[in-house]
Amino acid sequence: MSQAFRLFNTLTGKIEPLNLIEPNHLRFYSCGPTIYSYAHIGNFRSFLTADLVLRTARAIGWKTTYVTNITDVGHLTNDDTMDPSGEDRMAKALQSSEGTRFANVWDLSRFYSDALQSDWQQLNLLKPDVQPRATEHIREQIQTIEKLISIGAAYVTTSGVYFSVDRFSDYGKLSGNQASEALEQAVRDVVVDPEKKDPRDFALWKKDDQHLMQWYSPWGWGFPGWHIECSVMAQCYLGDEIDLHAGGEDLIFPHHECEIAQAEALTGRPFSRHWIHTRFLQVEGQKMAKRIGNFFTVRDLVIEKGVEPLAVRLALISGQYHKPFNFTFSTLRDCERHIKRIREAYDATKNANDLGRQDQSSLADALTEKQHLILNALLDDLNTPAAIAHALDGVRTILKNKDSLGRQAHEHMTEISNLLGIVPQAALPPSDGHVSNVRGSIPKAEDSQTEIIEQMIQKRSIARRERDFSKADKIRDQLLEMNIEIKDSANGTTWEHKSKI
RNA sequence: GGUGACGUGGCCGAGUGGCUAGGCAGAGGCCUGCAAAGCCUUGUACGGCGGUUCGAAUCCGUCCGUCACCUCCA
Repeated sequence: MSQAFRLFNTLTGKIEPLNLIEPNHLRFYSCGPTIYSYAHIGNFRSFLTADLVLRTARAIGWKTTYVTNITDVGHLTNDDTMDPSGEDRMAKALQSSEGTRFANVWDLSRFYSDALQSDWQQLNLLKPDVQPRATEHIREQIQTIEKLISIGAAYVTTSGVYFSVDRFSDYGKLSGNQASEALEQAVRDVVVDPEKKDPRDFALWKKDDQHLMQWYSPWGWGFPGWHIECSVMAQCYLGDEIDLHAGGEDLIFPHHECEIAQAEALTGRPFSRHWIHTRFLQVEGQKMAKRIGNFFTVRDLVIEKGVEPLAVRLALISGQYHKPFNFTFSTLRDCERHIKRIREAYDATKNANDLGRQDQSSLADALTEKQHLILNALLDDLNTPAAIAHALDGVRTILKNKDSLGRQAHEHMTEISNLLGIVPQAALPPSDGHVSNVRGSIPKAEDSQTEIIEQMIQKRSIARRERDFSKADKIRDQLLEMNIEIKDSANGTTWEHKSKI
């Protein structure tokens, strides 16, 4: 049975139910990053939208085919003041201070692509069915460009191949940017080509035999334009018509507009039925920028600051994708606490499940109700704040009834885990020489510290027993300085690592 | 200038005609040697101005503000 999954469709400007081409099979493409550096939390907010779509679709029993690309081809930057040479991002990264450690662009691309996979895993994003790379689909791109030329939708100039926007009447249907005069005025062509027939025309292929990444084509050595890779790879793995295409809001124009033009000029049919775009996040109320010091990659938070990766995930999905979102450290701290409670609840229900107990019917009913609310919230344009509220409500219920939990409680945690991906269950696989345990990412070297910590806690316990509280408090302060937080309870003292935020 | 989105309390963020969102922070209490965590109780709101309606945060108009894009940045 299929339920309506409603999403805001950029194409129509309305919230509409996903209307699948093949019943119960979602074919879905999401634009991935250009890997010239570590992906930042803004990138991941966008990837997380795709992740939630996928999880929700699966929860209502849909089969899913999810493709998200890795752009590993350099593309020209548009930063004409900083970069008058029109150098591309990959090449620029190679020449940066961080880039000098790489032998060449290919090496750089491999490194950051591995880092992306690792971050991806840390934030518990589901594995795509296909994660194609632009450089592995050059042949298909060339073939598509040839076809576009043959049907008159593209033309060759001395500098490259351009798509002829004039030949595609629907150009502008996604972004609303239809007026060619307006574009003509605004246009800032990176590589000025006087042979372009229309200022709106965009490059499918750039001729350049000096470029660091170049391939041989019918038009000589060069590299593909940015837009062509996505539509080609989407059609390659998902077919000419797809159900859903996602990306960041900055991609609406020109990237997605151009994808539509390329794909639909070729097939004469709608490329994607639905388009969703994730709004940018701000950090502490400001646009994320390196010079303001509010620019964060996943590893800045997880490795440098020791934040539990799932807390980062929770923070990033705590705002609805379609609304502007302000990422703050206050939110992140809250999320760390939520994740702790979720873990506690999970541990409690796990045992209950192993015992094969049944919940009291009232508890079971309450949790079943919450599960419905969570799913319904997600089906309603990925209303994550509401879904999280219901999930946490269930967690609170579980923690309150810790001693009488059964299977339904365990199922509730499984549901939260499947739908929102915010339940820490097992240690994540190690990455980058760091081991991630249930208390967050801790460098392995600290394993030997554990003993010292335990000893200090022992000493404090003795001091407390002897009612020497000033000594006990001193030890607690020392531990706190080591980012260790302790809790006294009836069963003794427990400790955990605290993040540095 | 053009295109699109958004504007809810101290903060983050749901709610789309009448019915408690939730979280954080604040206040009071329980627990604790003191903390931390947890639990209980609790106040504050819908950008401005018009209009429609018995009734508007919600619909319509208008103004103001914020964000994004305008040729290769999620």
